Amino acid sequence: MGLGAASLAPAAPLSDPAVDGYNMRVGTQTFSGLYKFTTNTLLVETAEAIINLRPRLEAEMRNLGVDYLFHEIELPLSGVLADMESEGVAIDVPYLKEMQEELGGQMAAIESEVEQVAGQKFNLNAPQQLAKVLFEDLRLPVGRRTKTGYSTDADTLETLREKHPIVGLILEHRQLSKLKSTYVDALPQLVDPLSGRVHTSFGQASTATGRLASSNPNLMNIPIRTELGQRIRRAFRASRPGHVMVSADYSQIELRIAAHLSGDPKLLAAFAAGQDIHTATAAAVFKIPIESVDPNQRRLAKVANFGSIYGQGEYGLSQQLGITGDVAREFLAQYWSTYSRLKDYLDEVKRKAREDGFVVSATGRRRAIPDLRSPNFQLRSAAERMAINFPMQSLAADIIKIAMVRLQREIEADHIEGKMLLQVHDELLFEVPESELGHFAEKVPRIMTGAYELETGIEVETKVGPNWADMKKLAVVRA
DNA sequence: TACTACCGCCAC
DNA sequence: AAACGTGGCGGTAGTA
Repeated sequence: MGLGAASLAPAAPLSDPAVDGYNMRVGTQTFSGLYKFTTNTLLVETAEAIINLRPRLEAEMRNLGVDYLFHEIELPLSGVLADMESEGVAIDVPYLKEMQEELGGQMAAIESEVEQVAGQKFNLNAPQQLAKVLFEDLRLPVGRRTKTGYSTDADTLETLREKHPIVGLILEHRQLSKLKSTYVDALPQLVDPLSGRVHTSFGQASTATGRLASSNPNLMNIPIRTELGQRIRRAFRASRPGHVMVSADYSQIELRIAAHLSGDPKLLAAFAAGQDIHTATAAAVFKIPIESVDPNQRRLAKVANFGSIYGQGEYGLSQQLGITGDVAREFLAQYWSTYSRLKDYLDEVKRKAREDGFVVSATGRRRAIPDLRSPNFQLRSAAERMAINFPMQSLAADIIKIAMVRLQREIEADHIEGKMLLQVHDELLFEVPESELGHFAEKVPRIMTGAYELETGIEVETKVGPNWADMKKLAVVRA
């Protein structure tokens, strides 16, 4: 378990602010020292060095326009993260141990079945060995290739499912192997013997967008999608007597930000109507009434909505939806003619970024993106997608950071016992005494929705339950 | 034993 | 020719 100081990587040179890639790293390594100084009183030597440099750092921050970010968001957040790290979260170790046995047995059974079907023994976890069996010995049709050989990723295997019984077994084994090794086996080993809980480390300045990162263990990628995934998530529980888990998440925060920043009238209208945004998008794109939107049309619209935030193109859309390039092109043409202001906005972000060599968010957070002028198409395209995504992802990151700081202040001021445990990009997780449920049900959505003013409004959904998997809806609050 | 590259995949 | 943004991590394979 860390001492609570958010981890910080080496910083860019002070004299070179234009290529400062990590927004809070406007200074040299002393800047990260300044950071640590605020959360960890043990770093006395560093602190003395920092105090001397502080005036220069402050001036530099004002020049870059990151002083608000630093003083009002990151600095106070640092303490919040320290509290969350030291609080930790309880996991049900006996429950996971039982799963370990069960999954181990299932994997062994699949392994012997595969040996039968393949007529040989090999390591299922080795893509290289698997590729040899599938594409050389069994002569299955080769799909995508990787840098070093044949691809055996899930998408590729999915196309081969009907071709040979081994494929389904491999996919099943993959899922078991991934979840067992990464979570079921690993998490119990990371329980702190003193607290009986797992204590993640939050990286406060380790992402390019201002999002947090989580490591040792990463508690931001706990499974949720599949049945088995939910069983793993169920191990995260409210352990203290009379306590429950409360979660609160922003709905569609990045898409709301896209509407807000672009001012796109159709996207704003869809949010204003309070409709399901993907259904509303489908209705607008297909030019049909809301009531006529079928599930497949909604699915297309949903993928396109997410894709627009990432700069996804025709090819990506066609791959993800399993449609032809022509259909994808036609659909995207309709999509962008529907949300033409969003299109204009994203183009303008790209143009400005190319001109400046960096992007700046609404809170003043900056990201250097040097490859926007690269003659290499691949590098340049990737850089453009970073530029497009940055304003939305980073503002979302700051909105929840602001909420966390304000929440923690109010929780302290009111002498409330409940604790903030985790942040997962658009979600906060708390462990609270049942007696305080009312407090949290009121406070959390009020502060989260009030953290920033968006033209779309902000919506927060709260849930409560005995663990992180079995939660029932408390409320949906819009403001 | 420790490090790196690579593949693959979990989350938002 | 490549094609969807931000992360962390487990496993294999090669190497130091």
